[in-house]
Amino acid sequence: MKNKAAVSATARSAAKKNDGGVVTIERVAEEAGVSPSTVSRILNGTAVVSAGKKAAVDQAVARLGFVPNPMARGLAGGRTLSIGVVTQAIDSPFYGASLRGIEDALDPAGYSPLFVSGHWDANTESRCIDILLSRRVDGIIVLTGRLTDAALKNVAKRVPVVVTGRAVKAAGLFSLNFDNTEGGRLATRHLIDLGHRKIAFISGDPRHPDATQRLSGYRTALEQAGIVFKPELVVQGEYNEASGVAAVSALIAARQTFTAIFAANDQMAIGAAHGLQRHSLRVPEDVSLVGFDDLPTSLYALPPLTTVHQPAYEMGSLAAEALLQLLEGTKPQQVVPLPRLIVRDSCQRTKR
Amino acid sequence: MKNKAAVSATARSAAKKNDGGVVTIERVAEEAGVSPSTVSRILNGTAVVSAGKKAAVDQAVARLGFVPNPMARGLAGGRTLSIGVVTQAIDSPFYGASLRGIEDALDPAGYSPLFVSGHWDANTESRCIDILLSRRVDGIIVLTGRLTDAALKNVAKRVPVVVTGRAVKAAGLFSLNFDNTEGGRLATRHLIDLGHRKIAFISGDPRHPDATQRLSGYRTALEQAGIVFKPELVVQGEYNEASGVAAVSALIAARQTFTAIFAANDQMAIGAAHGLQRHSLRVPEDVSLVGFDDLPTSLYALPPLTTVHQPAYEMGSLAAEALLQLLEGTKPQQVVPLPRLIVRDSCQRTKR
DNA sequence: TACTTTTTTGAAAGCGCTTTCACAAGTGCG
DNA sequence: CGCACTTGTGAAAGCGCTTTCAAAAAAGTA
Repeated sequence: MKNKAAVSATARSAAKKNDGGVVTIERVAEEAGVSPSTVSRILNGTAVVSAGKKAAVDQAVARLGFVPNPMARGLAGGRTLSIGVVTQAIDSPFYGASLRGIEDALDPAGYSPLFVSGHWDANTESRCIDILLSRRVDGIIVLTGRLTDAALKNVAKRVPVVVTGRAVKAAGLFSLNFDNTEGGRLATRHLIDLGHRKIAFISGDPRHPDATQRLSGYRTALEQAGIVFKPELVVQGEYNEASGVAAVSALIAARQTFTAIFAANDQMAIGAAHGLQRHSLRVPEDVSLVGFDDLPTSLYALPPLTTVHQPAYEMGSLAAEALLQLLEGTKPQQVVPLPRLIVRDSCQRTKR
Repeated sequence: MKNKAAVSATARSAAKKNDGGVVTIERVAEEAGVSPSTVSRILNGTAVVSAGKKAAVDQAVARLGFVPNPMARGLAGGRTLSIGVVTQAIDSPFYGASLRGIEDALDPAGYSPLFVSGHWDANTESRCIDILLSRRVDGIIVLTGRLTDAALKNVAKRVPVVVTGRAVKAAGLFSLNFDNTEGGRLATRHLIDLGHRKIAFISGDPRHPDATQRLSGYRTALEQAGIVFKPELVVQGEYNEASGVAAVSALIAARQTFTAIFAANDQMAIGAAHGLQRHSLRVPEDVSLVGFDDLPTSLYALPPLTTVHQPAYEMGSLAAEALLQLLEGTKPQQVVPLPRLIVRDSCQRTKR
């Protein structure tokens, strides 16, 4: 049991020797005393087959260790049992969890994910989709992405598509949208509740809907508390640590005063913490800090980061489930969990 | 240019309408006035073809926007232009970079990676390999992994394999080994040079060669400095943050005294920093800390973490290149860069 | 110029599977 | 008991490509 792969690989090559070749559906048919068509029908459950033959075939399959060739299957049947996944960066700490969710949800259904990275670029992204299409994936999951809704709808005409971070709907297109606005509001509200009035916001790229939504959540919370929105307190970042550092520097260089920072994602929040320290400002004593995403590592930041939890893993698995349903013709009904604020140690009540 | 995917998808479905079906090699042949065999030969460079026909075919391909069907290709030619990649966790911060390296190196060669996660389990891992094999990947890259060398050699009999974190060599099997021992020595040596004598070590799972190698590097450095190795100062972790926290607690609960900690990876180091803080010990004032891996985020840890740089991205791209060479029959010669110590702010000279 | 050797090209046979089509067997009805 | 129907099953035709194999064209040789 130590090395199943080795065992099966060996078994297979042994088979190769003994019965002169890879086990094909024909060999199985022969072994079971039926026609290849029947074997195919049993394998796919495409038609009713007598119980006797089914048993014989099942046995033959087991005995020969038959594994259908996905290529041949794809060629003949038009299905590949593979799902294309467009992510922005395969090594992103945030999307990583989603990928795992997708993987886990697809696996039991016999589908394999094919990951490609769009690198935050609409052109690259559409090239990725073309690659996926040329590989004849049965469906596509797009994690956020830069493509226009119209472009996605077009893709959805060819294969079912599930996209996260949007609210488009069309035939063969399902979207899973996290309430970023509410998340942004929650985070800002928390800061306000702690007495903060001068709250800086490190935003993400405005081309990203989620970034603008988080910003709008921030503004909403401010408004609800009767605090005037000051554009000078908003600095644009790029969703990475370095831009968080830069944002803090920019804020300080511009001589803005603030007692708290809300960063549109955890990576920028971590960067901000770093930047604050460079300027000898302590978190949370001097500046309170809230992030967004709840990356696994944010729990271990110093201090542990207060943040808005985004269910990355679930987003992935929900997307995969939805796609599976799209594939089998059912209408997906998945809904994304609501944002939750995770309170840790990076915020403090303002002193008076 | 905004959405190439949409454009091409549209183009393709238009093509479908106009010339009654997907563009196949036969359509191209017809258009160019040659036989399908010739088109295939030109596409693959399998044989010499007269310049005139080549030009005609190239034009036809461009005009029709022909994209070969990988399924059919795979079925007929036995190649799938896809490479299986066995990783432990698709969302691991460390392996993520390697995956990107693989992706980047494979892409220009026209190969696509197929990622599967072994979840640090030999059985899962071999199941993954079976899946990859059943999908007829042209080669496999195994990132570290728990399989035995023998198992890998067996797999290598079926398809070329490149594995990282080992030093096995066999026909069709190439390995890329990072010098973990030297890395461990470097880290420990740094601490010793700063005057530390009581250096705790948070190790990884001993079933992992790299974990044991880092430990042995630690011991080597100690020995070279004439410091006796104390097993009580070694605590086993699991390469994640939580185990780093636990390790520190264990150390303190056991009333061990130490002025520095070397953690076998950055994640545990970050955990350790967290654990130390819980016990009101400051890094680096009270305890110096060194990690291993140089995760992108370690630069933004507080304090920025001194660590051993491991070229994750390069490991990935080197592995991919090596596999490509294996595929075309050349003998790979790739060597992994030597470990480098990245000095940041988590260590301090012992006070006297 | 006639003949052999080499190069270019096309026809055709698969790769392993799905799926239509048609036939045989089983079912119900008058 | 003969008819129209359903079933269960096999034969055969692809899916779109690669790759022999052999024929045709080009080149070289005497």
